Amino acid sequence: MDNKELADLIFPDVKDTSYYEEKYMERQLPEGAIVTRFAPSPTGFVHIGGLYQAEIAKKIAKQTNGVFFVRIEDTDQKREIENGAEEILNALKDYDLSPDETEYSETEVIGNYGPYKQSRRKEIYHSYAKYLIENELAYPCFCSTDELNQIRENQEKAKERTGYYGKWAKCRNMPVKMAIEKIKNGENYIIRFKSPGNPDKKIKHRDLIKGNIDMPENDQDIVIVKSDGLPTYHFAHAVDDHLMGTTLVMRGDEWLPSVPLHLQLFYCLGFKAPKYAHIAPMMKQDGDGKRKLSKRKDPEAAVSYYTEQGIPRQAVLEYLLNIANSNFEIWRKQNPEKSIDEFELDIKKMGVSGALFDMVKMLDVSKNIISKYSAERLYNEVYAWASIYDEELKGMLEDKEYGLKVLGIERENVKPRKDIAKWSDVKYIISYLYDDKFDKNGFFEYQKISEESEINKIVKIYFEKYYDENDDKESWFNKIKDLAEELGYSREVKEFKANPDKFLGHVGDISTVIRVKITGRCNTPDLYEILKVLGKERILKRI
RNA sequence: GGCCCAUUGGUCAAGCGGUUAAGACGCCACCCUCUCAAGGUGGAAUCAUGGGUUCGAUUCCCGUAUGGGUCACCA
Repeated sequence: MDNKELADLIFPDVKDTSYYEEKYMERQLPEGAIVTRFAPSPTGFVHIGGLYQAEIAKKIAKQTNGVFFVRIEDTDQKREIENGAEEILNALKDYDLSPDETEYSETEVIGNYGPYKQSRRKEIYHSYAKYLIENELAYPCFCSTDELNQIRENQEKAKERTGYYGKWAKCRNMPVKMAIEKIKNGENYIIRFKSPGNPDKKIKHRDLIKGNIDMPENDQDIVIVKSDGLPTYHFAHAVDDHLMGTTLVMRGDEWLPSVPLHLQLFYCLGFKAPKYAHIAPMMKQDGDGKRKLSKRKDPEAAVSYYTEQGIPRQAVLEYLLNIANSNFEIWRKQNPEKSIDEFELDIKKMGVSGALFDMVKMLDVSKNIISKYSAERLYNEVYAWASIYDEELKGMLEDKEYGLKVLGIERENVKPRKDIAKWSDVKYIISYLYDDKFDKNGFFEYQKISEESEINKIVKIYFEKYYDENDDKESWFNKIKDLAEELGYSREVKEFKANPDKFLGHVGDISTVIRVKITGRCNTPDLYEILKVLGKERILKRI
């Protein structure tokens, strides 16, 4: 009964674990349903890797008719940032990854397994910690930081494994009476797990992504309740994922080494352990080596970066999905119109080591997605983005009718234009279609034809004799050919190539002159469409 | 250092004992074309390394090298 006395002394007012076991009943879910979660810390930064994990976790839950919930892991008050949780939840919402269960505030809780914020579950952890103490599976530890450092130093000197375990664990076998006395004397302490493990034995872990792994049993008496009364990650993980009915824990693979500990915790607590899938992180090339995408060094590590750049959410999600299952792009090619929700993600096909993040590839994905947008949709997206990030562009787009024409060039047809990869590309791409942005005296590269007199002649004759704003595309182009012929250029490029000496140049050269004169650029989309968008009056002002 | 994990072209990767070693991005060439973005065709480019096992290894086993992760009252 000594342990009981100790437990009561430490946690006098907590409910029995049976209370929680009854309160949080096992979930009634269809056969094969998987319960997943995303469990971020509210540090005020939403990492692209977090979005990746959330996307996968939600997808797995959805495709098995399971549940996806978000739990805020705010047990480290030092790192917590105000509104951190809110930012994460907002980002998930933006990306259409809202959980089935979570809490937006103390009063706004969705789901029956809350609170979904660890700082509000303190008494639950205490209940289970008390249970462990009663059963001699946990104990108070009075070691100070200095003592702990001293232990480590001694271990290093003796070339032994570091940590609090076995013979090094000073408080592990302290007589209960002494512990009670110390507590009554007001000495500081934390609660440690009393590990029953033997590192000479191996445990077998079957990870859904990493496969079969053998690891030594854990024998570290890790702390489970910190001096502020809050649990450590390990303990909270076991208690929460048990009570919340998590079936599959998907998390970063930096957690892989603590699987033996976690399994042991589940076992000692009398819980059924979940399955695990440890996800490889997104990497970045750094000199000769690679490293995880870093919050500090890499702007593209932040989800906000994609919003700022104006990379469509769908593109980010598809690129990420492609990293998860590289057969996604084959599926996409076969099902160009389907929603990504219809793609069946296979956890087993996920890469076991981290992939280098490839921005070029993501922009390619994005380019293809944007090319399928209607002018209306494109307009709305770009306008919404510009409203926040680019005032000048917003101003340009205020005239929606015109904006739709501009953005509609070579769009909504069988072979739509693929020149926009992100909204921040748009301004440059369309600027010459706005009179106040069009730079008449800018540097023009007329390419082959460079004599001013020839240029002026071409432009003059074209607009005086040939240009008719009512022409359809075919007659429009025929007239350009007529002009070419009249001035001694070939009607077809091939003709010129066959007999370069017979001509001054070819139609392409002629249309380039007109193009540069009107747009200030030698590369643009279809000239005919551009002339249509500009209209006769404005065109004539430009020559 | 201990313990784990990984290693197929520049990048993401398919492969799961016998293949001309898929596909995508990027790159190059050509074609198409009024320029560009595209699109089409083709091309260069990969199994880290040494031993086994086997009739046969990219594939299985062991060693080596390299890379990554982890060893907190952070998650």
